[in-house]
Amino acid sequence: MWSEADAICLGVDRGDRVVAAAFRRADPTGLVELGRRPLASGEVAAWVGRRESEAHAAGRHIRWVWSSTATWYPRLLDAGVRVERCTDLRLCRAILSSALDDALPPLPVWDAPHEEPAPAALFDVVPDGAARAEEIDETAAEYARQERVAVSSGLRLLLAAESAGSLAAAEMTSAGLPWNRGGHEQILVSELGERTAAGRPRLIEERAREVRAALDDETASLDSQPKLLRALHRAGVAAESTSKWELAEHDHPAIAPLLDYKRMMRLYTANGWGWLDEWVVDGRFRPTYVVGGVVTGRWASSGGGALQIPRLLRPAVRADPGWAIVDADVAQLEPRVLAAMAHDRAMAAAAAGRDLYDGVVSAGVAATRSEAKYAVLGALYGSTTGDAARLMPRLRRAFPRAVGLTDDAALAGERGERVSTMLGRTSPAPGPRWEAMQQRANASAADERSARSAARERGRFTRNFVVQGTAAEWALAWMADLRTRLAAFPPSEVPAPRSGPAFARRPHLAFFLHDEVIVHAPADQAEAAAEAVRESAARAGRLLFGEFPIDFPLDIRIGPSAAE
DNA sequence: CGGCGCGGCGCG
DNA sequence: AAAGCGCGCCGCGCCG
Repeated sequence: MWSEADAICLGVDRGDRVVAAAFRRADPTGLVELGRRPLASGEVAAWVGRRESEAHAAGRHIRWVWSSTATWYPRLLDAGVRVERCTDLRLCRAILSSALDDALPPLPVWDAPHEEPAPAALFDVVPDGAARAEEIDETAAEYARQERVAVSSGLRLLLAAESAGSLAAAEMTSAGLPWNRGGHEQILVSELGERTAAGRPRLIEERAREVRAALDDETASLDSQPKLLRALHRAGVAAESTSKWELAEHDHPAIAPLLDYKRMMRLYTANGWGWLDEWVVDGRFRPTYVVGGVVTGRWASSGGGALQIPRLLRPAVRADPGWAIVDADVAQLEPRVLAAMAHDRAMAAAAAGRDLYDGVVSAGVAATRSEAKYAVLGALYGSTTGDAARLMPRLRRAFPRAVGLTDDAALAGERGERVSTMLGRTSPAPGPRWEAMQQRANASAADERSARSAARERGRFTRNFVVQGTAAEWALAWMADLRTRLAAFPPSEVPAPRSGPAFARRPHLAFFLHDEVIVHAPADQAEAAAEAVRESAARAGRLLFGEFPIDFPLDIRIGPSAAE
């Protein structure tokens, strides 16, 4: 039975025992259940690992179907078991309910996000009702419902990519990003000074004293926005806010040390010694990724600020002895995605080669690279003022299809319509408050202005949604292909001492940030891993855009650390 | 005391 | 100069 299964559902029975159900996908009849088997406590991970290796040896793949990867997979990884494919029913349901609005009945069990790892007990000792994974019957039924409604090839690809992403996310948390505490501390000390016994680091205290002296106000509060603003006003600085952009425009001796103070405080509070103590354990930073956490399909993160690590700290990302960091990011991902999805050959030609913005300059749209960049970003974000807006007519003449696509998405959003990405992830419908505001538009001039402003705001969102969301799909496809390629590498002689057992001997994904991946690789396999990164990027481009001539050039750095 | 909104700023 | 999209986290200050 198990050797014929294409998919195996995992759920629990009434006694919180794990149950596996085997399925086969037969074309005319759909999904056929082949049978079930309860798994004894403590045997789950080993049993899954055995099915996975048998399938692998037979040249087949099993799709593991479960309520949520975040619930089930960490325990398997803890036990050293990696799986190749899965279906994350919660993530897939979120996509399907939005895309096919009445196709799936609302079911609270499946609609609520649930991101807690399963209790360890589920995988060893059966507790008294402590485990809360989903019932096997409910899991199997939901799987069948989703299989029935997900018929378009784009959506099926998206569901597979989203689920593969959920595996990659759990694997990256398990493997961890190699993080050198000493290197991080060195950066902190050189930027902030040594930690003092009583309170903040030396240079922060020093800078605070300079600011207060320049303001001639020994008690000025620098950390409270309203108090600081009043102190600035008393000193003759007529700033309306304390943001660094505005402060930089004022001329006063307190400004320079104040900006430096703010910069240092940011580093100290967000990524200082406290962050190190909390988030770097045993030489690894293990962030929690929230797959599909952004409506566009981008990932979010929770805890540790994984997606906001300052560039300044990149040198602290350091490979284990005998290993290397392969750090790859895509140059101008979003405009390339736009050119391809709009089938804009002129823009694709400008994108050919390394730098898209240089290409836009060559196309005669802008005089300088930075001007070109702001013009293109203006099309993606919906600039209405400044240089970007001024350049828009020329950009539209040069790249009518690309700019037309973003304009159409904006107009659809302004009308209250929904838009969708290349593979079919749909933007949320406007809320009742937005609709009501549009209804009120002719009540008064003020109502009309606010309706118009809300409509424009939504237009900017939908404009960006189609591009940001499709770029997220490209990145998922890139990562999904890459994790499979890396898993096929031969095991290395040199283990990475602190990576989870499933990854300690092969190059593996260690970090992901929208358009960047970091691979931790045995040093002698680093070049081959970098080549895999390139091949996967090319493959992702073909998967989404077929033979349309668009390339996705990568900046790849190989070295002992992720320093620039 | 904890929860929440805000200003501010890090990342893409 | 910052703008126009998407996030998470910090400290502050207010509220219950």
